[in-house]
Amino acid sequence: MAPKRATITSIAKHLNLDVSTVSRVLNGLAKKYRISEKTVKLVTNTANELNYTPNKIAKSLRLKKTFTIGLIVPDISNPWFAEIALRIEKESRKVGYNVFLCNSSDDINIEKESMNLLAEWKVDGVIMVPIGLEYDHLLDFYNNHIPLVLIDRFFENVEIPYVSTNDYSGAFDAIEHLIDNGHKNIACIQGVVGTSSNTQRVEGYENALKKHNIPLDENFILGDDFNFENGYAQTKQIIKNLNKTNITAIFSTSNQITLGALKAMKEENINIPDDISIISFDEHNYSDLLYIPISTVTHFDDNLGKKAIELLFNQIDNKTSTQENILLPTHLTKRESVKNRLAKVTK
Amino acid sequence: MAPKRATITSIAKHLNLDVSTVSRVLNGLAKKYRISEKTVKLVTNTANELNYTPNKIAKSLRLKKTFTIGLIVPDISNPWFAEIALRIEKESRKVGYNVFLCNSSDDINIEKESMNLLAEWKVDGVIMVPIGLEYDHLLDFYNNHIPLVLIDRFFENVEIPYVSTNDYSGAFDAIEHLIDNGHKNIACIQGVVGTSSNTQRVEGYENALKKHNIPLDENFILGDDFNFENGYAQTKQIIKNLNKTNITAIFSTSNQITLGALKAMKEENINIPDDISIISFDEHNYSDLLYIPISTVTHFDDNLGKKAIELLFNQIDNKTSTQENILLPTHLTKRESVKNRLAKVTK
DNA sequence: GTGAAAGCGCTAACAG
DNA sequence: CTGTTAGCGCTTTCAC
Repeated sequence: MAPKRATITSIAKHLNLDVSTVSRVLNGLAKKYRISEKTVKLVTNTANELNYTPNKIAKSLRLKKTFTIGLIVPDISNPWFAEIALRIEKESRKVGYNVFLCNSSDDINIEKESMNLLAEWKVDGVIMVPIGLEYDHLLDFYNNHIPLVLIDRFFENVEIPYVSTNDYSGAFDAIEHLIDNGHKNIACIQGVVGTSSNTQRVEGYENALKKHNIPLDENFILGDDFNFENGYAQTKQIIKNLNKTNITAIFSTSNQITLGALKAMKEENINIPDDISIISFDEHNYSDLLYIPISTVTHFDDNLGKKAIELLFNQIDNKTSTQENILLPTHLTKRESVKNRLAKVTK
Repeated sequence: MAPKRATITSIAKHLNLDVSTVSRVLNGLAKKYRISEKTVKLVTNTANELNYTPNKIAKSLRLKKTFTIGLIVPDISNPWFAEIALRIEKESRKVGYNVFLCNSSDDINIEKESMNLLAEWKVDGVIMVPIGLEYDHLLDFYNNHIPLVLIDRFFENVEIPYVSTNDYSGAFDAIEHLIDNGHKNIACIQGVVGTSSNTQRVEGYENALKKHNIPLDENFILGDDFNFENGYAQTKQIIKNLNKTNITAIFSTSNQITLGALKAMKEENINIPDDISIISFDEHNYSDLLYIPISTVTHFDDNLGKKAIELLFNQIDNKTSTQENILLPTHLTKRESVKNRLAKVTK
């Protein structure tokens, strides 16, 4: 906090006016209160001279409104969450809001602590990517009338508004694409079990198999984290058991898993897509620059941030409390990481 | 802001105590003021029952200290800045500070606006990656006693503390590696002209050439942005003029430039490293998974965030005002994107 | 057209 | 051991 900056009071004293007058002028209420041109000029000029900086802390206390929102993400260094943060910050700025950033590090205690902190800061609302395994604390907040919107991960059958992407159909499409290309033994490297993103993606995987009458082998669903290490480890495992399982394709539920998988396959001299095909959730600007251009499920939508802010302000402004959940569409981008096994046969 | 939550006053009334007593108990000053066990229990219990949430806004106003810091970055969706944000958030949390996130979008007006905002919020200090072309507004703040630390980009000969990496020697090493492998016609795709990162990297490039008596061709220094598009466009240009310039290697000053360059070379069927070698600033977990494993200058250091926070708190706590600037070391990671042209000759 | 005064929730100096 | 009081900087109702 900077030392002895000019305040509304110091300006008032300086000019032998009342603080209320100064306040009105500085808030652009001059004509509403019919304050004389002269005073207005005087006030604005000295405010500039004295390098006056309004004190939002004081204002917030008085107004019982802070014009801030809280943003909690599991890991801001994950490009996907950073992308979300960018959108939220920009949209907030547009409506004159500032954002408090909290990184939960995928630790439920930090998530809870962060929510408390944000409550203590009296933020007007919070947008968060929850860790996604527990929601009682979120419900507490929501029911305590702290406007809340979940983004990316959410909870089914829990009354907290969210905006996310249609993970289910994205996964379904990906698997169907694999099946269309003659794959039957498809492994699925999953992320954090219990999160909506994972559940939906795995369900998409399972139902696509079902639709095409391919029996589900539970052992083909591997792993428990969206990170690089999990992708690497599970892929090593898959390669090891290749002659037992006859797996011909991997469905990766995240970009980081894919990177880990690529590393493992490279080390083991597995050829993509000839030995193993791979299709991955998450698109990046390097997706087609990897050693094999990866077919992906793209699910970024410019509306993600906008919609989240929209839902949040609906709550803040006490508008339609009609719970509105939003699921944005996905898109399949086909590249070279999926082999057409049917073509081979026909030829 | 949530409606009518319990306050220190409401608790006091409820218990027929004075607010000061409640305040003391809730701030853990019970024994210092020798408050009876009974009252302590009473207070803490009812605080819990009433779901009391301390109001940091009020506290800040009273204390003239907010326990918040501001963080401004040009683009939070850039993995490098996100990495920085992560470090800053974590370190801040450790010392009980919260962070306001601002994204300047590489727009100097937004940067200025953000600094004003942060000043209005009376943050205790700000850490920022400045856009890097202007610094008068930063100096204003710094001289106005708002603790400030620059990170990544900085200004030489300007008295604002910074922590960054040794871009100069990183570039120098990279170019020397190229030269050692027999390259003489080396293009440099630069980033934003005028930023310290760029200036240092280009100087490293120039001086390495000089040291090895390779004449500098100004036309070999191309571009003006750290982004993908610049990398793509300049590389297209380089390829077009290849038979005039006989360029055999590209020094890319950023990861995004490299990605753009890779895309261009792929499109034009340029073989890396046989036709053109490339060495790049910035290391990522996909650097060796690209279609050609890229030799890079790694410059992330876990200390970056810690040091920045340290410098900031030195200012906040009015400790050693001795301007301390920190330049973290870089490291060269050799992979397969640089061809040894000497070996070819000898064989 | 401008001023007086109360109060947002909290802390801390002073008093007892 | 606990209470009284002033005040952080601001907005806003009411008064003149």
